[in-house]
Amino acid sequence: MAEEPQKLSKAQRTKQRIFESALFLFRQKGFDRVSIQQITDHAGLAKGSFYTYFSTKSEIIVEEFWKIDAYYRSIEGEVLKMESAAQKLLKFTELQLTYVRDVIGCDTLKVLYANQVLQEGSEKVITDQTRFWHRFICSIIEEGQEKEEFRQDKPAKQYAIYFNRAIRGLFLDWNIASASFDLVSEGLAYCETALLPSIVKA
Amino acid sequence: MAEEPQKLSKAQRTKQRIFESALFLFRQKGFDRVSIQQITDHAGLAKGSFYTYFSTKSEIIVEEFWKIDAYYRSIEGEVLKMESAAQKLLKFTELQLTYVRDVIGCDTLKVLYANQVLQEGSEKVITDQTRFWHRFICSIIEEGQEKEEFRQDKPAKQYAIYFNRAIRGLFLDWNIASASFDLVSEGLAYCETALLPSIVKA
DNA sequence: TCTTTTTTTTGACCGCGGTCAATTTTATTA
DNA sequence: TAATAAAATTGACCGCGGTCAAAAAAAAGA
Repeated sequence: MAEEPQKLSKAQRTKQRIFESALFLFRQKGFDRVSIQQITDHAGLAKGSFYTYFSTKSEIIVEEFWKIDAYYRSIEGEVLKMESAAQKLLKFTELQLTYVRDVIGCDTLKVLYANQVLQEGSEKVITDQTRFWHRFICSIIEEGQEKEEFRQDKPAKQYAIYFNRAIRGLFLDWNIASASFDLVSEGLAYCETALLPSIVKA
Repeated sequence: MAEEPQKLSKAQRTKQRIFESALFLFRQKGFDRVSIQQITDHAGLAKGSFYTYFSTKSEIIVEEFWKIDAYYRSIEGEVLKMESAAQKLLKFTELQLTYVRDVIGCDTLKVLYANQVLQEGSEKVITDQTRFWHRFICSIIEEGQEKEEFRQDKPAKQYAIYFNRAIRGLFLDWNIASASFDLVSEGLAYCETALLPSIVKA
């Protein structure tokens, strides 16, 4: 019982060391300019040990993305303050886009997207429907349907999938353009003009 | 004058040989399982020669994507047969999705998308607004606006960008899901439910 | 406690992508 | 045609990602 967390902790701390060394070096030199050898050197391990904990360099980025739900949880209150469901969706999107632009950044997002497309085994962190932010959007749409503010042609879950998919299109374009347009202002216009009118009742 | 095409042709034919060897081997073994050494071996050249014509393996896939406009030109007539502008957009989308699903395939599309995201220098073949298919969609939307079938809140060009962006979101999801849903039927439902209502006049 | 089993760590090894100075081939000019 | 300039081709070379059998460390069982 008591040794379970202890048993793991030795290995877990090694993993943590690799993880932190990697993030430190990524920030310092950029993802592409950091080799796995450099990560393990910095962590005081042999290169082979990296592969006990991660199957590829980009998995470290993926790992970090699982933690983002914490941010979305922290903004839940601010989003729910808004009047209409449409405004809630817009507010959520604004905060999401701002966070990605200012905290995550384009280079990291590129690595994530490339990983999700290419790595067959990798967990699908950006399309996973069990994540908080997906369920949150789903509940906003549900509420909008109940209030008869939103269309009811399809279940809320379906609209949520479509909405997130279209937002991924935006992130993709931002990646491809190497952040040469402003994610937040462009994204809000896109959302208002091309996404919301399909959900909001005519 | 007469030697211009001749001067290029020697080198051009070498490039062509590399290009065809690559595509042949990709089809035979899959993109990932083909090395540049194997490509140049098959073409009867040294490895270094590959880099005279392509800067990376995935550029061969990009190169092929510039040719797809020919397909879109070939379906122009069939699309324009449709009554309304909305139906034209749907028809175009149906044909596009079918082509990507049946001719291009998911593995190749993955390579293209990863390339477009990661390779800074690479030409942006999937977001280029001068390409025929983009101009085609733009003209359909213009027509819809003129007929007062579509909203006129934004210029047709803007709607075209948004529409294509949302479709890229679909392709991205298809990549991430490794083609585990049907691109055509899922894509048409997405288009009808989540994209068209934002363009069509209320 | 000592022995056995399991987990973690290691670093030599392999083939690959990509570079580049040197060489060969092709084009140009006089 | 011969001399010169430019372009294409070569393959040795480097560091990297990734593998794996062997060694070391930790855990479990007696």
